[in-house]
Amino acid sequence: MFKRNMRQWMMRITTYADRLVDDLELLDWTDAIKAMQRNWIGRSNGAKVDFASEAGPISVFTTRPDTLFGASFMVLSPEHPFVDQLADPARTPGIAEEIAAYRTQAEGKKEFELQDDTREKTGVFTGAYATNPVNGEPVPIWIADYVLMGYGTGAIMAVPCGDTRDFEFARKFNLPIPAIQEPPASWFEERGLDVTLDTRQWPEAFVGDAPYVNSTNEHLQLDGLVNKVEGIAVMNAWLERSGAGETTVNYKLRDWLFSRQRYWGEPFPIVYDADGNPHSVPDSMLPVELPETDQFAPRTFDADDAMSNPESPLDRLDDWMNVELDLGDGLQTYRRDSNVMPQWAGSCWYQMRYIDPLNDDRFCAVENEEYWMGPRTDVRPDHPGGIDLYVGGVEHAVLHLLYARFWHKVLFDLGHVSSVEPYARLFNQGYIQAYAFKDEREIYVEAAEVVGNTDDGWTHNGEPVTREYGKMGKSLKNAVSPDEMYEAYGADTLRLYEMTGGPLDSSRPWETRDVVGMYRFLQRLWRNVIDESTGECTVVDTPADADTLKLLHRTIDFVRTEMDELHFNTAIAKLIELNNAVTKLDATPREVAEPMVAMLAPLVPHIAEELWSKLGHGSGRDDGGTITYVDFPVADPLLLVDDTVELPIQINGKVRSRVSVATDADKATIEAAALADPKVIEALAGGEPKKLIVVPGRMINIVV
RNA sequence: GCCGACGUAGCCCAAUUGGCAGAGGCACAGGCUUUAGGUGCCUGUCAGUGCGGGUUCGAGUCCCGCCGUCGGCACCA
Repeated sequence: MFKRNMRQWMMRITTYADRLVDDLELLDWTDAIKAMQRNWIGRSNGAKVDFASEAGPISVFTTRPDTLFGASFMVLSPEHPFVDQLADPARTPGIAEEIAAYRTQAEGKKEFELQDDTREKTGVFTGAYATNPVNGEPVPIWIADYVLMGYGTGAIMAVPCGDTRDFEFARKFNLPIPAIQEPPASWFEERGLDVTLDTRQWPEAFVGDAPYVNSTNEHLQLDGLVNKVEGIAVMNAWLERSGAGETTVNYKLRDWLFSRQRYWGEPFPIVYDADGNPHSVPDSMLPVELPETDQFAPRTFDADDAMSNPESPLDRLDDWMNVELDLGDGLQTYRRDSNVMPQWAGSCWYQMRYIDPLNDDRFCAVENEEYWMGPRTDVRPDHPGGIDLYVGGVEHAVLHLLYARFWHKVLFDLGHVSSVEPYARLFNQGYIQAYAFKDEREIYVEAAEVVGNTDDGWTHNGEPVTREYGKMGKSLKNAVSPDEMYEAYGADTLRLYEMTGGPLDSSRPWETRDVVGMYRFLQRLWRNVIDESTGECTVVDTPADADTLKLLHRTIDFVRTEMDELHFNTAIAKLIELNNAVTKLDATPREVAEPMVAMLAPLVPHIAEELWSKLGHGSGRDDGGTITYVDFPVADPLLLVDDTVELPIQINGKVRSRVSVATDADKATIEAAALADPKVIEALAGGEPKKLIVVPGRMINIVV
């Protein structure tokens, strides 16, 4: 395997970094996902500082310009473009070879090794020095793989007294560690030291706020300041004044590599002329479609042939690759771009195609986008627009969801959409997980074949196994096929089981034995409406009794609210409660059965549709009988209130008695009722309560 | 290391957002139905807010400190 530089398409998502961070405020997304996106974009405020060197000024990015006086060496990433110029073999014999060797071993490191921050620091001194702009001191320039070319400028000013990594590096290579802050006495105490500015005694770097020392020259003074906010402000002002640097914002987010060297994907609408200059193909030739082929594999090369050029599957299809066009300079032969776009190219905007799927001219008509996705300023003034609700897995937190937001903003800037964001509300459903089991060789065994329990342990074919927990899948051998559940219980039971186990956004273990509970519920529901032996509908047209009617309307009220909030688990629990109550009746009144079935329709559409039909509403679309378009029931507010309410009476915060009062009773009435309670009289023993708290409709608390 | 979520009964989970700890399901026990079986029906039991402080008349809920689990990022200057 070898690395190779390639010419590829990039999307300049970094120019949208600020808007992608700031507009998160407009979104009805969870804080967790917003935090992940902020973290991924990684905006940090700091300063760019130039250190003069023989290869030219070396720019560094730092969030702590206030520590510039402590910058006693510099570290460049091994791939930094200045390295070869700085490493002068005339000054340091053999340096070029040493650096080449270091680069090779750094490149060879696996990614997980590079990310392991406990790994011992390594590096090479280039032999060159730069100048610290704040004090004119020469500082040695090193290269080390703990500085990443992909972040900031690929070079850092090392402040070993105040940065853990720089401290470790200085210790390893015996570099001086000048102190520029005096840590508080407590810092030394915790480390069993006397207060000292002799950093040779420090066990680690001091990171934080402390009074500055050795941080003054004729132009600026940090000594005397005690916090970094002030220190940074003073230093930044000097950097701008002196021209040695400037304040800047840095991002972790990189530009988006948009080319793939494979067959499947949208081809780029780009052709190259004989001189290799790119041209976009004329609109009349859009869209550029993939050519037919039966050769999808990339070309393979001799493993040692480091000079070979990669070839994408499209490259060799010359009939397609070469195209005769008149782009204004007469008919000429052009060669197509042989890259294709990544899968995100489609997932960034597929949702807009749904709102105008037959449109041949545009991805969707302007008015369709405005109707379905335009900003809902009636909901809130800063509503960004976008689709109302997007349900998906949290695994898309930073790639799909960030790319789609970027893409949408580009379309907005180009005037193609009226919404600034694609997904106004995002909901991440949890995963159904399952236990997985490993044998003594640490190999996963089929979870379905494991027997045992938590107390006695678990075995597989008689061998002891250990239990883990994770996403269902082939690798953990713990998947439960939905087909089996469907075969055994039907789709409605499976749906209900998945929705009722807990909140939609929480992950939880699959428990096959629990599924039967929902199956029983649906059977009870069926029997409440249908005679099992005859198949006839058994509901009666006599009115429901008062209690049942109240329960029905409370259920309607509750389920409506909970469905809106996507709290399917609690909605289902309430519907089971209602059904259980109906089961106890001699016959099911139609005025209860119909709204109950209507409420269940979104949750268990198949059995609900069947019951609706059996209730006499025709048999489906043709005679208008489908339940799909039946309005969700609405609760009668008059049936939601009771005449009387039983309130708990607490004495010193513990429930000691109860009292029934009229629902609309005022405080004084409730107070009088509570004080007349025998238990209260006994507790007061003739005295006055120290305090009496009455919360109408809730409770009474008496402090004695 | 940083960021985020979470911790309630044997298990999965509720709790009107500071107000009676228990809605629902599973499991368990007893009974019923059935030729039989349970993927049928009825009745019922037990016990719990991770730990330590604080605020409050009142804390599962708010605050502080620990412990633990899960997820994301990570030598990010």
